[in-house]
Amino acid sequence: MPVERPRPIAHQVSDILVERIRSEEYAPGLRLPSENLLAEELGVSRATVRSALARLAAEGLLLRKQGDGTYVNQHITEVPTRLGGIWNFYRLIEQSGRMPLIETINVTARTATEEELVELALEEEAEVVALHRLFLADGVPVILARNIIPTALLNQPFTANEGTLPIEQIVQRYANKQISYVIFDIAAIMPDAAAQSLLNCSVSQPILSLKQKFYDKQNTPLFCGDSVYNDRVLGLRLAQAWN
Amino acid sequence: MPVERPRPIAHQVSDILVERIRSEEYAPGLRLPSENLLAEELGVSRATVRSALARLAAEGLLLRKQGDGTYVNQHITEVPTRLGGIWNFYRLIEQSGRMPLIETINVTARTATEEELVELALEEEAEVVALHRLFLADGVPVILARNIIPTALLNQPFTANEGTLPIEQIVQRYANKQISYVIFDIAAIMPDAAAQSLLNCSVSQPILSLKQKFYDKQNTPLFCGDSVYNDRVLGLRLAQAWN
DNA sequence: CAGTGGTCTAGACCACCCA
DNA sequence: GGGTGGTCTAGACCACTGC
Repeated sequence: MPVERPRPIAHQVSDILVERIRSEEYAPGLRLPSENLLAEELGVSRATVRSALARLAAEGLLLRKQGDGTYVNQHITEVPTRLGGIWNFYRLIEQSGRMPLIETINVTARTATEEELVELALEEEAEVVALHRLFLADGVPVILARNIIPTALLNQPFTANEGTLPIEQIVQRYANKQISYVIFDIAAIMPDAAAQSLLNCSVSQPILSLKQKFYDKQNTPLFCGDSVYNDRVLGLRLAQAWN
Repeated sequence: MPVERPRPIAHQVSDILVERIRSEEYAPGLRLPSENLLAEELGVSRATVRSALARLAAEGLLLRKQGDGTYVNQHITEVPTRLGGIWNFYRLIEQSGRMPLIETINVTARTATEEELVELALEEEAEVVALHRLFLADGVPVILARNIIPTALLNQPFTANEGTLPIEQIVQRYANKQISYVIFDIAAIMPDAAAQSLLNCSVSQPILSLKQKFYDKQNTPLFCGDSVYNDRVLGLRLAQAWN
């Protein structure tokens, strides 16, 4: 059982900077204090400050100009989605400035389909839990998330009440597993009947499909997702630095 | 005029590691030498090696386990798209292991539309160049890219012959500008007539739309793009590390 | 326990930008 | 020229893993 480690200093520095940007102490378009000043003020090394700044610059929140300084990106307020949030729907909605809410549609235990057996590297006749959830932003349905979790992974029964947790917390709590990385496919599809009614979209309106496969540190597939994303309600907008 | 700087050592180390992984000197699923060994072998500091490893781990190419070692991700071969390549279509196709080819459909000079004026922060009646290009992967059309570039940005006339360069090189050469970051929207749409015929897709088949806005270091919009991406031909598949 | 990756420091040199 | 960010080094301490 790993001990609870304190949040790394570099992350704390990121948090502080984000908070200062959010509160407009560092206003859009303006220049931040230099790396040396920040290091001195916060009592950390310049390398640590740089690590924090690099993260925020990669997300497009900051612009760094050699020989000049680090600036708050004034266009970033238009960008709801931080990179790395694409597959974490709760954070995705939260970062867009809206109130996320998760509704459990249903939780079904059944044997895995052929496709799921291959996908999740399971043995024949394996049991899975199908978790259907609806993500709402400010009360408006945005994403219909369908997750398939092998029953063998869970060390305690899973109840519908717990469906409102972010998926990584569910896996943490019920399977004691950490997500290491995700592979996901983005495609354009026509919504099926369930998606149409739950997301309140029309039959002729194309919509985004996000298929995800989550792995742990041991590089074994944990579970997968097949979600439908209504990009009309919450734009899938990303910022990305060149380098 | 900036001098030509040598590629940073950390990037060179990344390149070496990627090459060793590609050549299966570091085979899928196997463990890499430790950071200290790599640092010693390559004659660089551990911090530099770590910087290179971190990049590859963020892309999902490597898996790092504290107290254990760094492993080659065996599932990563399924992932054509490296993060950061979404908006660079040439690299995107290249990284998928296919042969990229750019065909210029047409190059048109005209006055900007109302929408473009706002989008690119231009003055009334401003001239723009509309650059329509088709990206092919192994000869198959994948992406129809439509870029709008303000004429004022270009310091020499633009000819259709040059249309086969990656967009950042066009901007570099004709406007002497560096792209700093990009904001892009991903949406599902039905292809218009041009996209249907050029991408050879059917009227009932939804398709991905990628709208991009490119900024320079001064945080001024350089140009924008409105592209159509046939995800049936080249899957938009990404890998992303958890942290 | 030894070795691994995770974190952090202090210091150095450089290219670049602006005044 | 003076300050900025970009890069790199050497060394330290830690938590974690596997033996």
